Amino acid sequence: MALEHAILVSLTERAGSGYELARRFDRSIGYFWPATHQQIYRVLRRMDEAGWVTHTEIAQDGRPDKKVYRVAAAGRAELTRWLAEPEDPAVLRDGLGVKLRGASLGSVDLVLKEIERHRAEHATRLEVYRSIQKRDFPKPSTLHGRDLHQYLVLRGGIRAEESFTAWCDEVIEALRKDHP
Amino acid sequence: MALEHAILVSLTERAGSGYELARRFDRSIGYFWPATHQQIYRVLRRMDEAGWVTHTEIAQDGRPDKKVYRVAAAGRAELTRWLAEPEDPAVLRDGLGVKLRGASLGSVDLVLKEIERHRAEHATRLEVYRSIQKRDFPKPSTLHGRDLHQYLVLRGGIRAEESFTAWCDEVIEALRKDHP
DNA sequence: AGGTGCAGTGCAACGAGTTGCATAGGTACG
DNA sequence: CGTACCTATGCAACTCGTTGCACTGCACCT
Repeated sequence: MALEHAILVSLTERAGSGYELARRFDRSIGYFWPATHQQIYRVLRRMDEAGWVTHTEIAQDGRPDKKVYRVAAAGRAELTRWLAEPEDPAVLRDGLGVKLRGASLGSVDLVLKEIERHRAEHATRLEVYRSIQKRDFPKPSTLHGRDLHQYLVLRGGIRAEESFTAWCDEVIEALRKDHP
Repeated sequence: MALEHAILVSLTERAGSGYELARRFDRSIGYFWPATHQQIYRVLRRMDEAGWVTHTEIAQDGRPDKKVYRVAAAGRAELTRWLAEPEDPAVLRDGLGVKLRGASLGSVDLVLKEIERHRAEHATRLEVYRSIQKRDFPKPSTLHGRDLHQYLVLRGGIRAEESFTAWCDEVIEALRKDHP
């Protein structure tokens, strides 16, 4: 169980509706913990029933009503409990590796194209992260506490994308040499 | 759908039983596509029913009977079909990032210890990969075809672990400075 | 004599994530 | 005027992955 905790972290920073949370996941926390609105709604209801969060219905005009969720005492307690608990290391699960491993059973050329495509997508993501870094953390050495933590998480995303694109380059070069 | 394909790749390299496949996944292909024996048995049965693989029951003495699976024509066709198909980019989903982001809501010290623990685990995995590289691919520049592909996949694992441990070091240093 | 580990297959239940769809009013575009 | 997109919530069905357990029999250690 961890989507619960990702939502609790996000809601602690700022209260919000399920829809708003889904947007936030799309833009920031979801780079490291993706979630769809379906999952979020379901988990919010579960946490509401468990008393981890409370909600207030807000009528809006011109727009559908919304339920704004706030973290309750039990939710804060659960969050600190979870933060102190050991976490299983994340597993890497990448179909591209399987494809590369099986490349000689199909068309090496097509697999090469596929890797180029992935490289481009990850390079784009990398650019997004870098522009966030420039905009939100122009002077990293001055950061403290929560801001520092957020910056470090972003650094993780940047490093992961850098490393992935560098790997793609290595693969592309090696495949081109081997397969003229 | 991709466990199917990971199994097909592995079975194409060499026929084997569900148990043997589970061992292989533990040792090599599973570094990039983890699977338990339960998943493997289930998928093998499904693929058998679909005609993608065939099995032969082998009686052994001193040991339980086993079913050795081989890729059938339909399985080979499916594999080449899948290899030519575009693959969704893998998503990164790491609870450690969420924890770091929420660190200030609990004990920063405990999160720091957690990151040190993860660093150690990933450093161990990195050592495993490096020793595989030394043992199986001592001269990378001479590799071609399937061997080259396998080597490049391993390189991906090495790069990912290097990058992750370097990130941990950056985080540990920054947290220590910020939180004496 | 009893416990642990390995080889081998499998069931049952659960939890998490995905996908398609439904509803509903507002705005913006051609 | 129709179409498409945004806000906002939600159901239903499905697949995928995890966990715990069951049964068999040999080998090894204490």
